[in-house]
Amino acid sequence: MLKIGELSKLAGVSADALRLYERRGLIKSERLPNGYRVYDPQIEQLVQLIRRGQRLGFTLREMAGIVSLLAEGDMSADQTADLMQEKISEIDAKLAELADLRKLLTSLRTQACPLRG
Amino acid sequence: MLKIGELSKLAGVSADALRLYERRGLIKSERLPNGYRVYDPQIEQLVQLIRRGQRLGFTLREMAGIVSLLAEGDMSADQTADLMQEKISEIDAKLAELADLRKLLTSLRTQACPLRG
DNA sequence: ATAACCCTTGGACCTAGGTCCAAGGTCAAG
DNA sequence: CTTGACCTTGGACCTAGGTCCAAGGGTTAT
Repeated sequence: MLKIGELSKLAGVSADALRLYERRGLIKSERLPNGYRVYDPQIEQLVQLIRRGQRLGFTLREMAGIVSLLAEGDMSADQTADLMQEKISEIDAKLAELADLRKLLTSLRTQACPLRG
Repeated sequence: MLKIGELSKLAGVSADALRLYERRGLIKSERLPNGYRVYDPQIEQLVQLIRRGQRLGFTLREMAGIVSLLAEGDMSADQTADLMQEKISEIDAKLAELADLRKLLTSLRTQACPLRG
């Protein structure tokens, strides 16, 4: 079990940010008798997932949704699988938009620009 | 030439947001003798581009960088082409991360979850 | 027991990206 | 010449996602 400073260093995220994620319901901690937060080492992966999502334009609220899906044990339950599929579809939409944006920039890289002005 | 309310409706962006984009240097306007802003109809495409970028996790500052590249006439100039390539690389990195995230969610959709807890 | 370093909470403050006035100018219609 | 729909600026305020104290307690070593 890691204390918050240890998790902070491992995950490359400030302790303040970790406490914020907890208040927003993205991660959980247990407490030592003295009140200190402690975390399962696995949680580092979860924190990395949250950061990745943020870099890709998902809000903490959205990532909380994804994370809660991951926290459900029975992925095969129809409802949960449906929600997961919904998140995957959102990602596919982003992938498509990003590909479009890339195409636009690529096509402009070596030619005259239609938005010049 | 469109007044701000017209552009706002066409582009689906509030007039307040358009004025903000102008202050941040993403778009430009000319002024009528009475002080009203007017825009070339082409600017709607630019505004759409900005919104698309934002949805994908680019900040206004980042989009200002991309937009200024688009505004350069000579895309084939080495420096400009280099900068454009840099933006394309950033997009490729996002595409890869997004694909990873999708894969993770897909693999979890119908199986036990390693982050359960 | 004192230093040094970790942890707690609460609250102030920050940037980004907006929204929402208020006070006032412009303009077309009746 | 007033009404209504538009436009201007400035400033207050909002959420998100943090950072940065301050005040205090815990732990360890000396």
